[in-house]
Amino acid sequence: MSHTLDGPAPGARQAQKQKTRQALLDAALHLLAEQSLSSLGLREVTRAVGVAPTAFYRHFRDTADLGVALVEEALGSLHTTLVATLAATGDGEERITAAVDLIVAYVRTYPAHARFIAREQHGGVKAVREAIGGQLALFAEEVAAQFAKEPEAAGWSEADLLMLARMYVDHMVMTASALLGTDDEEPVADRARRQLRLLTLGRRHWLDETVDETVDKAAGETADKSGRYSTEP
Amino acid sequence: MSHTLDGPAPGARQAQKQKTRQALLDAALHLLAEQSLSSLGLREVTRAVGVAPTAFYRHFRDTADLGVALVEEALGSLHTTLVATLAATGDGEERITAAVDLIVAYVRTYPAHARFIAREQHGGVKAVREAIGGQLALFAEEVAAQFAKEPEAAGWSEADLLMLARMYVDHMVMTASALLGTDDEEPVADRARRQLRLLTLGRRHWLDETVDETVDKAAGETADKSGRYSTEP
DNA sequence: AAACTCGGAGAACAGTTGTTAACTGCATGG
DNA sequence: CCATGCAGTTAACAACTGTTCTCCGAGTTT
Repeated sequence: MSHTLDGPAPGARQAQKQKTRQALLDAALHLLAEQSLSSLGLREVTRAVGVAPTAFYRHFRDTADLGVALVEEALGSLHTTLVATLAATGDGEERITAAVDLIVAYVRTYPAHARFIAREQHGGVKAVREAIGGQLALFAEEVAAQFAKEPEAAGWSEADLLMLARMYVDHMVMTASALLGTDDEEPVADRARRQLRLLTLGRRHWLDETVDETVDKAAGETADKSGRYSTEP
Repeated sequence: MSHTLDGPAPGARQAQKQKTRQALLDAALHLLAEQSLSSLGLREVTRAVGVAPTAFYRHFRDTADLGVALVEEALGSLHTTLVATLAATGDGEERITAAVDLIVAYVRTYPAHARFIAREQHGGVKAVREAIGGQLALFAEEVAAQFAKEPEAAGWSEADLLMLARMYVDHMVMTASALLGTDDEEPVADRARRQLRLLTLGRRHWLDETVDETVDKAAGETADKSGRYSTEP
């Protein structure tokens, strides 16, 4: 902050530009609460901000371009948070509550961002769909990489770890979407935790056949061709 | 066409009406391949069919109303098919392949319907969102009811069965969406089957603590407060 | 201090949108 | 056989859209 302001700090112009750019993003996000990106008009956004329609072009080519920028804004900062949460917890109940708490906090803090991601993940704008898909794939890789470091991952193929990680990531998105659709978030969070427990149980018994311990009692009458669950050729 | 139709069957005009109605639904579905429902214009649909814009009002109030009709068309006939598939298979590998095959066949036969459901499940039109949510909740109830009949469901609470069923239903939608995004469906189907195997494993060990058999070896060093997984108060 | 950059404003364009109104023709039920 | 119902048409409306071109004025550079 210094002497308040003795010079027109180099970049005062650029600061104003990013200020209106951010205003455009905010306004768009707000408007997207009740419609999809493919119906979001350029003029609609500029009108909400209070600038001329043509000013839009100084920042984005079209609304699809703005959508891609929103994807980065919504998910970009989440990578470190998610990895840190996983790294700080082991495979157990502690991790389950931490993961669900993370999603609940995110949805509460940035509901518009969460809604945007859930909505446009399968939305009508290809570029945005691919941007979100890329981010989620990245999340899955990071989660899988974290899983690989843990002792429970012994014997797991890389593909199976990635498959498991994708289930966790997809489950997070579904939980976020479910949270947005209700005002009483407790039952939704509870269900999410139980679902994660189911996934954890599945993970723990994924390699059971190789341990040659019990298991055969679980097969019971439905004993069928459930061989090994590996993926490698 | 030939004799076989000597009388103007009572309802000849009504037949024509439902014919154009179906044409509107088909045209809309085709247009929705590359946009969301909230951006689908009334005139756009009538133009594709070749009727006057005002003819639209004879069948639907607005495009949102048309969307609700599309939900019924897309999912209505699937209930019996799904329940029959589950009833014909036991809890095992056989059911997993049958379920995945069902989704693959559906996506291959009605790709536009599948895309519509995946897209508008979280889309910008509230009425359609709720219609899809209702249908999926119904699916989950039906799946849970089928599960309840099976011996593997012994000891399960109703809420836990519903939770499990929801995971299966959500997984089906996710798989359908993944299939639509690729031209090589084999790896996607394979991943879906492995994910279902994980869920099946989780299901089989959900009540393990009460069986007091092994388990403690799985807990190992990360032995934490993973008590019982019940839901009832 | 002059020259330049560039975010934004303004006006105008050709198209499009949803919705209303009055109309036509035909299958229908009396 | 005639009158009614109703799917679909035609015409017109005010409002809105994305995009182009021209211009302004303040920040930046030389």
